[in-house]
Amino acid sequence: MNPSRKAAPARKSKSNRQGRKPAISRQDIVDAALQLLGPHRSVATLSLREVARAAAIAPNSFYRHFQSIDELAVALIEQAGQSLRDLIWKARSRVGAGESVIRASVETFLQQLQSDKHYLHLLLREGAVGSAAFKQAVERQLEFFEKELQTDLVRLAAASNTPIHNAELVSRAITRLVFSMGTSAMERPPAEHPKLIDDVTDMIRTIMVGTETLAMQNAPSPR
Amino acid sequence: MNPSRKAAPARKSKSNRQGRKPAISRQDIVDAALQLLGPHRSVATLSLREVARAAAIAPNSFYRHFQSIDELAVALIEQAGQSLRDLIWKARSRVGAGESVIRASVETFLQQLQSDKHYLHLLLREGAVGSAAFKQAVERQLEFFEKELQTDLVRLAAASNTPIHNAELVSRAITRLVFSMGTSAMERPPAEHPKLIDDVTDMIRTIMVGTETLAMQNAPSPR
DNA sequence: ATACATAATATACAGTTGTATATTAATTAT
DNA sequence: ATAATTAATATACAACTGTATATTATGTAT
Repeated sequence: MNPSRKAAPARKSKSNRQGRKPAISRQDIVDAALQLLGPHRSVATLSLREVARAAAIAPNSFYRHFQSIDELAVALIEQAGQSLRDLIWKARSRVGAGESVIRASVETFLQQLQSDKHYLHLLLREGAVGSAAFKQAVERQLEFFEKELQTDLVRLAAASNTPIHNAELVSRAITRLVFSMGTSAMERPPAEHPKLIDDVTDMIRTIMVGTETLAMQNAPSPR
Repeated sequence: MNPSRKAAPARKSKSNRQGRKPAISRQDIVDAALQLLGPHRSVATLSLREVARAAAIAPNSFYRHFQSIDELAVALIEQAGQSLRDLIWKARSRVGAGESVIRASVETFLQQLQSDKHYLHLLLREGAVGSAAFKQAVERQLEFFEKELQTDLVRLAAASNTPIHNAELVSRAITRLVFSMGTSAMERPPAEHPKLIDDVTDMIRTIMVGTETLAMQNAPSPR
């Protein structure tokens, strides 16, 4: 399963173009909004006029690209989720033999807090405020993470011959945990991040040991 | 350790009162704000004027009781946290012999989603948006939950003679998990809540088994 | 060259917000 | 009764918001 960077479908792909050439793209607006956001600014506080200002367009021009601020917010979340999953995928695929996949993933994930792109802040913070559409978008991204983690867990379990009890729940628990701890980390000085990575890794290991133990109890055939 | 309902310190307790009698109390404003909130309305979207309107006072009168909207938000969070912890404490203390403390706690917690008081929504949703003071207030409430859970876990472990590996991390993990899953539950129809309670209970059990196994590995004296 | 279609802007408006200032009302101390 | 002190309101203002309408610019097809 590769990172699947499918380009977002163009808004209106009239092949027979006619009329004025767009001076600005949907993506340009997304980028402008992204610059406004950050550790101390949440999507919910973005105003249409402000984004338009940042993108150097007239307020009304915004409507040519998005129906509403909400549609922009969804686009932001989707881009953030996509980018982060790509990133983790790359990190995992280059993890060496002796190293821990868990630790590598957690590390690359939380390292993004320092990044100047604010994808992680975006995804962590906005969990549950905003319109229904927006909240669903966030939830959708979370589920993507969960699914990818699940296939990874199953693969790992098969490789190392350690069973797993209820892989779906386990991957969901881990994902939620990482996101929740990441949210806390956001508000703390970077000096505390290493300790936090240790903690999260330890939590995940506890879950892994638990699921393994439970699986062995339920199907104790030593084969 | 009892529920510790300490009354919030009065704003200005001039013993030598003089002047006009307050027509409205801090708490009245908190109550008015609470009515505005709910499953689909977050603290971040409250405006001073709106709250004043709901409390039937002039906008400026608000300042007599709170320095800013932010101070009100913090008060809201604190009241929500306090109430919920009281509630869980009561639920736990009346759990019978054969029943599961874990399950009872999770159940009473998530049942609050149906309550007409919106404490749980408040606490679940607002995790990471808002001012620094506000976010710290939320984090503080989370830590209260963690601490109470930790003492509970330690007590339970001693009683049932099952060891615990790193009780602090375990209680933190469980707390975060419950809150995160609760946030998701908020957006889903009540019909799915039982299944959700099962899931969360299962997750927690996995963690408990994990911590137990780890503890036994580290100190395998069979005494 | 002309018509047409599209993108972007200009102007405008009504609504809301936070807050500064001034005024009135109610209560207590003297 | 009068002064003092506090609570609450009234009025006002500048900033900002989303959006409706009209106009201008810029490209393509004929």
